[in-house]
Amino acid sequence: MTANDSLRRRAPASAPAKRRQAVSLLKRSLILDAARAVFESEGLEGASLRSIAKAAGYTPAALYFHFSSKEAVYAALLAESLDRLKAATEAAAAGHDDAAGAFRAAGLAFFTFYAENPGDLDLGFYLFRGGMKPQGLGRDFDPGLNGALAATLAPLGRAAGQLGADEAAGERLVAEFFAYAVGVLLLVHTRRIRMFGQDPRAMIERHLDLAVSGVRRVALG
Amino acid sequence: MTANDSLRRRAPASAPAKRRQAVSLLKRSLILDAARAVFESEGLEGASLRSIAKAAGYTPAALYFHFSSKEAVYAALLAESLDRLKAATEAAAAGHDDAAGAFRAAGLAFFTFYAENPGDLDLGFYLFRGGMKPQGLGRDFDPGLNGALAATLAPLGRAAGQLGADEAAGERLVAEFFAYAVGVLLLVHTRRIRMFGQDPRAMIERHLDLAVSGVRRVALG
DNA sequence: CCGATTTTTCGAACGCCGTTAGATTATCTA
DNA sequence: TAGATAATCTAACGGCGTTCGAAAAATCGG
Repeated sequence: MTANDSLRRRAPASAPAKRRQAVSLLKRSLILDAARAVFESEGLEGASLRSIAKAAGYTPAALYFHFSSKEAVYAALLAESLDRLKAATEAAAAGHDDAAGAFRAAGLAFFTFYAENPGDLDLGFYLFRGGMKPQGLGRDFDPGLNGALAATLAPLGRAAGQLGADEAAGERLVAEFFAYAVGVLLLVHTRRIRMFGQDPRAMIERHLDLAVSGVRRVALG
Repeated sequence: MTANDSLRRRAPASAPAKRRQAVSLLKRSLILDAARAVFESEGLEGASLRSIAKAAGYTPAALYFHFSSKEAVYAALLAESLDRLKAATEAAAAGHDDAAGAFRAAGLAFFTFYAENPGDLDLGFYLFRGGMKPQGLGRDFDPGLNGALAATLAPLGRAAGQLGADEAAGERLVAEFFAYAVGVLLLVHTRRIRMFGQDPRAMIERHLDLAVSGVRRVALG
């Protein structure tokens, strides 16, 4: 049981108790900051729980008071990353009052977020694909993270609906975009994109344009 | 220096020397068989060089006579996997004399190969994305493996050309397909596809159909 | 067939890793 | 201030990939 588990289930929370909780959450977030710093300098693969602990000024074992595992540290970072991504896609869609523009903008924002923040992409791939061992997130993921991921794509689904797509078609459009974006990003991420001499952003934009015009063709007859 | 390195650079190769080389290659492939068996029973993530060695009847250190690293073992398996995949896409394309049919068949064969052989997909993702540490394949891949990967897609490029696409358009079509297939396969692989309620094979077929009709539209006017 | 040489394997260790158990210190409560 | 609880530490476990140097097995020249 980690610190915040126990804090969460403490009932009335007197004023000093609240203060204690705040301190604990602060320490938790300082550990996450240290982890981010280690990721930045060593890369996600080169990071270890021990290196994160050292960067945070802790002994390795101390991290287990705040997180139940190394994976939980990563999951917390991913959750925060997905929140930022959701904000980006929401903001992009909000900047357009035409559905087609909103769809394209949200999709492009999704791609751009990861193109410009390879660290977040690392994190996403790491947990998203089951890179981690036993009963980890990999094999059945965290429902909350799954939901957070879906939320980042919600603006696309909404825009598809406004474009005239029914629910099934909207889901299909979102799935197609997501799969394609993941593929392109993986190619970029692994430097394999140069095998094909393509501009990844142009690939994404083309996909979005085709998706929009495809919906229009169906919706308008 | 591994065994086959040294054998390769031995000059005239007398008859007994050839025999020695053959024996060495056999041992090498027995180790690879053991690795495959371990992957099958433990999964690629659960496998360790030590477990592979044990399965092959070796001490861990002995593997370093035949392979320069664990990664080299994986790379050898991936090379063989890519050869089989290439055979699959080539055969699929060869079964059609119309370019559209060949393009679709090769693409579908690519997808089907990995859908039906998740172990090969594991391997591909593992080395393809830089899952491995230091100066490994991950960060700059093996040129041979890169070429072998490209070769698996060659039938698609050829068919695109026969469809009337110029070279740039052909490369773009191949890149688009590959990115999309990778994305869909990753979704399947990580069981994330059910988030979207889509049939992955249908997604691929739809993409291939749209790609073909897109080329046709351009080529025919 | 034997001794020398080379190829192949092993035993032991190194320095990492994530994680756990139990003792220990800091912090708050009463 | 005494006791409880929260937070951290020390030490260890078993595992990992890898390396080193010695042993064993196979091969070769005489």
